Amino acid sequence: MIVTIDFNSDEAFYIQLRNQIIIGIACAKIREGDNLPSVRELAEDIGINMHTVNKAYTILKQEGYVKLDRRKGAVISVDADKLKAINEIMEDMKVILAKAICKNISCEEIHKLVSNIYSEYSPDNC
Amino acid sequence: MIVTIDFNSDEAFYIQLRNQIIIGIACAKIREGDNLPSVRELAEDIGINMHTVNKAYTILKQEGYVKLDRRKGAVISVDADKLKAINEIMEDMKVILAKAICKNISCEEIHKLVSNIYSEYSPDNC
DNA sequence: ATATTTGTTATATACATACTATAACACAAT
DNA sequence: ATTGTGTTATAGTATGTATATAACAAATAT
Repeated sequence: MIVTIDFNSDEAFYIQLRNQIIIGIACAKIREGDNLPSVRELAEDIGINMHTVNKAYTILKQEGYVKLDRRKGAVISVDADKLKAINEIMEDMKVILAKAICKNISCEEIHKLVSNIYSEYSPDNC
Repeated sequence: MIVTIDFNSDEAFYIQLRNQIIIGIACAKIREGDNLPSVRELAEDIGINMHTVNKAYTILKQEGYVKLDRRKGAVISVDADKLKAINEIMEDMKVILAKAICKNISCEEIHKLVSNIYSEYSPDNC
């Protein structure tokens, strides 16, 4: 599991971290029970401040992807509150799909796109 | 076409505006050639500053949803650069679908969700 | 026992972004 | 001439992001 920061991106560091870790879990590069590097270690590795990593971990905890343990550090533990997740995803999707409709992208095209991304995330492919 | 601001949201006002206008176009509540209220008028209506509305309009122009005309104001004009739009949507989708996979939401469930939102945006339903 | 490593909390600083407030400008319509 | 467009400029405040140091409590390792 390699995490990198794009220092030129307009996306906040802690958001970049959060996203990459979520993608890592989706790809099964990191699995239930695995632990992430400590905030200090990861911060050192990628060259950013400890508090920025801590912010990412805290958000991942709030969103139900990890549990923070004083002994082991941050441990992957996905709470599968599916209903809550679906509602959140629906909200995110609304704006994206409105954009798609404006740009004349059909529902079928989105279906294909979704399927492609799903298979990209298959453990075989990453 | 009614635009409202959630003053308690953590989303920036100009992003809220942008999103609502994109959704308005998707729903055909506002159509190609229609013009949005002037920055001053809309700002007055919803109780925010002129420059914030201007920022939303400028972004909508950059993203290819409106053209700004000194005479008519902001006129809906969607440039359908489909390829560019698809690439952008793919990027947005990657994180959302990673999230979905983590939360055990299947590809089929996402397909249904997408179809539902598409039909919600049908002019009949809004 | 002591030292080390965890997450956690506190304070302070620097910088960028978001929002507001006034003001003025160029251009077109009335 | 006056009014209404978008546009630009400047300034101020508030919030968010990222950094730097420092310290704490709890668990582990030596």
